[in-house]
Amino acid sequence: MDNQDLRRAGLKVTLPRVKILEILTTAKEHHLSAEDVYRLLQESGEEVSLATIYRVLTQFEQAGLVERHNFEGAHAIFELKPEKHHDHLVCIYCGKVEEFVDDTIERRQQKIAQDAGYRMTDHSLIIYGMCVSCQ
Amino acid sequence: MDNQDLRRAGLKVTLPRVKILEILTTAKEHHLSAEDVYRLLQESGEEVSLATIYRVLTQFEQAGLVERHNFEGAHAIFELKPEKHHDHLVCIYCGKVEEFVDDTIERRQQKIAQDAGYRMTDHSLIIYGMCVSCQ
DNA sequence: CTTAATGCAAACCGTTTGCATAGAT
DNA sequence: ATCTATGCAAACGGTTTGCATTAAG
Repeated sequence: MDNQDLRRAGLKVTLPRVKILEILTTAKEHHLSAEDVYRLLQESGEEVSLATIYRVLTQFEQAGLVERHNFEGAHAIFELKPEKHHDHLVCIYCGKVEEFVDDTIERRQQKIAQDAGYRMTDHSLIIYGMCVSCQ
Repeated sequence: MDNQDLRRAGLKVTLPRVKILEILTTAKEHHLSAEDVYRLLQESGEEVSLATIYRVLTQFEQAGLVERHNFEGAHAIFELKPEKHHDHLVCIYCGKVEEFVDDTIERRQQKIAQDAGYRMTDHSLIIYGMCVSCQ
């Protein structure tokens, strides 16, 4: 995920965009809120305004580079778009996010949408619970 | 779902609470935003402030009478807590919400949480798509 | 009579936007 | 030189809250 991806997406290669992409690529936790990105950038010595972070993340989303999730709570969570789709396990105590894939569920979903006459465009499956370390 | 349920939940039986419960019980569409409830109440000749609607819906949620959903978009959607759990199909064009149940998926979810060492407290599965009439 | 519930208006918080300036090509 | 991206601060929309008033038990 580099500057080429930006150009390919029709986006000028600007410092904020490069830095944000860098954070998304390299941060330990790769499920981040806009604020998280803002804070991480600051910590790495870059000053990018929140407004720009929101704008850039939205552009990245539209360009298909990033996914936006609406987990519980107020703020959105962003992650680099993974090559293979996955769903999420979210710890309601510490907020940790884990990923999983389940083909059976994927297939059932397709079938459910189909049976209901829907053309499925997307889906969101989130399992909430208490993670090992929080129990 | 009546005044007894309110008492049982430890809530005083007030006019706003009774009316809101009534809307939730009788409205054709039973997936409603706070604004929807507000509007429906007005149409039925009752004047209840939005602040109260939010407070009451939150109390109902805590009392286990109501479920709150975070579908796409800004505002929350509320529905009377169904006796049997179900998930949702949401039309991204008209906003229509349909319900479904799939035991296979339910079982897989349990297993996934278990395998990850999570104690599952809840889950949310939303299929987004275009409904029959919007296609 | 006591305590909790309501309405109002202001606060809140995450997110978006208008506008003047800075930066990429 | 042109045109887009950025920062700032103000606006926004859904939701929450403090406080004085009203209603339930």
